[in-house]
Amino acid sequence: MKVQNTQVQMRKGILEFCILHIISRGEVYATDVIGELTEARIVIVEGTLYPLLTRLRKAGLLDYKWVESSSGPPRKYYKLTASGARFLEKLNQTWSELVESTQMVIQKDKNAPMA
Amino acid sequence: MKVQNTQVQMRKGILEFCILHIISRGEVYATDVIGELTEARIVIVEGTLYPLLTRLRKAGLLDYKWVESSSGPPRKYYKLTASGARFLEKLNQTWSELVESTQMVIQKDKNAPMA
DNA sequence: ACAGGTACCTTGTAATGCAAGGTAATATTG
DNA sequence: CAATATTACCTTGCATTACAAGGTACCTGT
Repeated sequence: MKVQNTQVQMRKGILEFCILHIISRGEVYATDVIGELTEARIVIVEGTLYPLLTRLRKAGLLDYKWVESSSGPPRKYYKLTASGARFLEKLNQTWSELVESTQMVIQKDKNAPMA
Repeated sequence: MKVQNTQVQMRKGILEFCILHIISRGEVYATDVIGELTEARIVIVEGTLYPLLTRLRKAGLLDYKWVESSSGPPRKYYKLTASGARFLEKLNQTWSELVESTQMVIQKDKNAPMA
């Protein structure tokens, strides 16, 4: 059993949350997204990102437009739809609760009188 | 697309981490584990827990012994093996890094001069 | 025209939480 | 004692998503 396996499982769901956040801050294209994630030390590959973006678009959470690039092929710029923004709010809460719950479990022995 | 789906995905990997933590604090049987998770507002079902415990045991991270119960059928008490404890240390780090990375992404607009 | 760089895309696989159904041991009740 | 209730453990199939690997397409520079 490999730690990497568990890490991959931990990332599931979290990537969607992070990506929606990045896009909520302004229109970006895929390579921007990968760059921002990498900056935060979340390294993902295109084979993960593109199907994810496609899922979100098909679910109506994202919209996109083509923009010509001055240094290569055209780029697809994504933005959140209104329902995408609402969805992200809910994920904010979901994430906060999960982190809080996990902290409760892993910190329990360090706060003995908590019962 | 449902928030619940994303929540389920977010839980993947994290449950394994939490369960190893609970067991690291002393021998417990399955219903204890469910109780502690529920207390932390992580509600899981047996169909999740038993295959997970089986996987961890098969991977050599857990051992168990049967203990007669005074109020029902016998119980299977689990404990961490030495490699289980080492594995959990690594997961501690993995989780911390993931939380930190996620915070970096979702807090970026709130710390504008961070670039 | 060709090569290189950049951007987007797809498919199959591995892994795990959930849902649903089940077996088995022990205690309690009639 | 037999039947029922409670408790504990187990299994299987499904849905979902990150990864790995391979691919197409557009633009720029030589």
